Amino acid sequence: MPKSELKAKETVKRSTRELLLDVAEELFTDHGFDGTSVRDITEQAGTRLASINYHFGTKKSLFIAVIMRRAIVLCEERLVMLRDIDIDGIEASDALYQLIDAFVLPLLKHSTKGDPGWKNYCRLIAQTSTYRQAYEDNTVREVFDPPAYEFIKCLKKIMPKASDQQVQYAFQFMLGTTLYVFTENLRLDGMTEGKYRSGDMNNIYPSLLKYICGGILNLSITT
Amino acid sequence: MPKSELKAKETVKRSTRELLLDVAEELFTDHGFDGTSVRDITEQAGTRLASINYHFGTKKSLFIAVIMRRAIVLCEERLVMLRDIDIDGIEASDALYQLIDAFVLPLLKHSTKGDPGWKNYCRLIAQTSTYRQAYEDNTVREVFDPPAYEFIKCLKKIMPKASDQQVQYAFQFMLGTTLYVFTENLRLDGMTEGKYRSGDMNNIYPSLLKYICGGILNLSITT
DNA sequence: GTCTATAGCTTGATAGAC
DNA sequence: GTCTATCAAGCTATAGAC
Repeated sequence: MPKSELKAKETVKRSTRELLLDVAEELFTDHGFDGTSVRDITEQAGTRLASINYHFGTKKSLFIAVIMRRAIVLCEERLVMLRDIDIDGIEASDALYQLIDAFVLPLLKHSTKGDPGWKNYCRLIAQTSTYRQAYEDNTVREVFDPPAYEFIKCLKKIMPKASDQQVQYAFQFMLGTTLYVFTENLRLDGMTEGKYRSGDMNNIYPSLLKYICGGILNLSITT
Repeated sequence: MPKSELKAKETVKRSTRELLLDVAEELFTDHGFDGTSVRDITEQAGTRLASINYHFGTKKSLFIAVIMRRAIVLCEERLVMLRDIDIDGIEASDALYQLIDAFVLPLLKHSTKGDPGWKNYCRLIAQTSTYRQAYEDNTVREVFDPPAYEFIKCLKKIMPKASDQQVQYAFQFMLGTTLYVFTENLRLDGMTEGKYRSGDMNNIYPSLLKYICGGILNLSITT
């Protein structure tokens, strides 16, 4: 077999490890961790039952691997955008808007780029965030918390008069609104009989940003 | 055995059915539907394995029963508060504030009144909302949707200039922010090392309302 | 790195006595 | 309405050949 053919085959065929991650990502998203068996995963992936234990050890480790794979990418993109904000050079409300954009836009970009893997991933971390179990894992915290601290630090600079508590709450509210939207839970679809869709991210996005922005601004006003 | 003694015993001992609902509510909240076995439930309830199938038929039916039991109460309380708003007699921003209060306060009241059952229930419906499966059940939709339509109708009266889409989005954002907060997912606790707590609802509540109010107001402003 | 085979256990649900 | 006993199927994980 000539070299070129070998290379072509490599490009086409994903490694078993990556394949398992993709399939697990999809099934965990649609049926949850406990609602997905390793058999479901290996059958859909066309591999044997033992492949998961060989590549990941346990089912739990596979789940963590799924979460971690794209987390590093996502967090890095958020930080790059956050650092690009010229806090001192612009108005506070503009800076706030850009901060929220730095937090949410990376999610939007991946969710709408056509890669079903990323779409599933966004829904997965959004769902997972509502369960206490997931956040109890230290590996996951070590990836998601440091960027979060950067956002909070930046929020404090933008709203110097706001109390520590208000800033902490503001971050959690931003997080909550964002993650709920990215679950794409079909509630909007059901209630409007398909007139509007929870999966229509590009259309929802501008409204989402205005909502979060207005919410945080109102939070820092003492009345 | 005299009548009075019988009555006393009835008051103390919950029916097996109610007991199973309470235990299931707690375990479904902490471990999810698929993470909870009927054995887990019956063992903690001190009943036999067959009791669940006798009283509810299937595990799935038990889950629906758990969701429905308090849903009717919650929805009715929301509607009572909503109807009490004097839309035409007050300013739009005040009316909006009262509308949000009508949506969230019933949750807060039950969540903080000391009944662990209600506390679990609030967390459960918040978690469940991020899964597509749950909303697919018609029984659940028939309870939660009609009150939601009432809120949307009222939102439109308060914000007559806002488009239908903006109002629909506004409702979803309110829903998302609220439900995320009521998951009490411990993220705030972890990030602030216990300085602030996601379970401290009474303290979070005023900020939550200001945030949602500011968000929706900003949404209806065209810039 | 992939395969078969299987251990050891848990699952939801039911049949039938009381 | 509650009990025991049990079924049939599913589960995660591993051992060992190739």
